[in-house]
Amino acid sequence: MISKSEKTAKYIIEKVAPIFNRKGYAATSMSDLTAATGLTKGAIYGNFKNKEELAIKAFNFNINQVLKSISTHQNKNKSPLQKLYLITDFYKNYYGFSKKIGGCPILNTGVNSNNQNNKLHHEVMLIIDKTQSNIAKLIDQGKELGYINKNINSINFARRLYSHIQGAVFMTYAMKDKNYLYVAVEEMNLIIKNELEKV
Amino acid sequence: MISKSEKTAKYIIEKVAPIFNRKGYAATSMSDLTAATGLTKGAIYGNFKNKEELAIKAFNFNINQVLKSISTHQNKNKSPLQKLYLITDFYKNYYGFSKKIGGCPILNTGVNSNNQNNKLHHEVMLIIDKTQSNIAKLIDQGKELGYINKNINSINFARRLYSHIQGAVFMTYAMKDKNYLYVAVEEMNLIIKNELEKV
DNA sequence: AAAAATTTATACCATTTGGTATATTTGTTT
DNA sequence: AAACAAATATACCAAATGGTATAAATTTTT
Repeated sequence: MISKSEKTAKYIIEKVAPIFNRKGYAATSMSDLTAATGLTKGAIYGNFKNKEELAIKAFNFNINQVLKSISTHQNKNKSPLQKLYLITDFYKNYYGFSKKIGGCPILNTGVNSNNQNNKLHHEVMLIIDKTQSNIAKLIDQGKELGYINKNINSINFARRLYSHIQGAVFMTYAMKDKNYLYVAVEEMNLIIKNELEKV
Repeated sequence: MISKSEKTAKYIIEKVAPIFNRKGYAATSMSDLTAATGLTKGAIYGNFKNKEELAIKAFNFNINQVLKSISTHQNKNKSPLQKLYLITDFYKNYYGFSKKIGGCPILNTGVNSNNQNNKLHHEVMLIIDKTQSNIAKLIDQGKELGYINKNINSINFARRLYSHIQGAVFMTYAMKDKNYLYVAVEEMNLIIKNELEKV
């Protein structure tokens, strides 16, 4: 049974998540949050311990939006190798997608929380770690099924892929130019083809 | 003749620059600045119109620190191609170097000022543009001297190089792991060798 | 429907925010 | 050294900050 407060808590997180994402933890004020939700501080503090707890839940909400969307995109194909290509393909539209949620939560929170909010930054590190592991697992599966070269280091390749894409995400936002993402995706696809795929 | 206030203005910028870099514009308070300088608000507002003007000058100070250091590093060789390699080489130690000034000013200000402070964000775009142009010019020089393939698009290559490196800078900071930078530099060196260098 | 428990709004708290007017100190000319 | 100018410190401002005690309203349980 879903209680009233569980519903409002969820509602608050949804409304507040893009603001934390766009402005960052420190620059987001309680009045930003009451304005966005139409609720009072009493309601917010009744559902969350403090601003920090809410920020962390908002970050995880944002991340789940991204992960869910990637996951859906990946379901278009069952082959591990093709799933890899679907990851890079997902990032072709990442600028438009992530703008709707206030930007890339990994990039924004990764930078904003660094040396500022340890709990938030820890969450970022966990998500990056998890994402890289998932990419590495895909590569491992591709190896086992005989599609991918066995002499490639899965986790190292995953880190390279993630780093490359994330650089393009930053550049796309910093320069407001999707082309950085397009180019990086094509480059990554080529690298996957040349380094991973068995001939 | 250098006046007293010019000296204090410079002193303030030096002391304040790493703080703006680390915390970002919004999260940096005037009391942070008085604490860092040992001066009062009267002194600071006597030398700068407001917090924003100071933030912009601090950003440009940080950027100049980076550009000067790259420039010095580049002077180790006169060949345009070797100067390119010296750029990537510079980023091998960029984590240690940039930590001293409060992080990577392009990354930090690029993210923090986005949709938050237009003037600051404009400065970031200018610097990225300028840096990419400089890389492109090096490539053009390399072409003229016969070291670099003429059928390569200089500015596009510069954008790829910058994006790639900046991704590694982000990952290095987000994960507190220099290896992202090492790997990206080696990867970029290989790309320069394979795509740019004439055989 | 009444009672109990939960959730939300109101009104407040001390502290801090960016910024300024003015007094005081410091440096520069004469 | 006196007069003047420039730079800094002090004391203040209204507004906003995150957070809380309590009252009012709303759910939930009996």
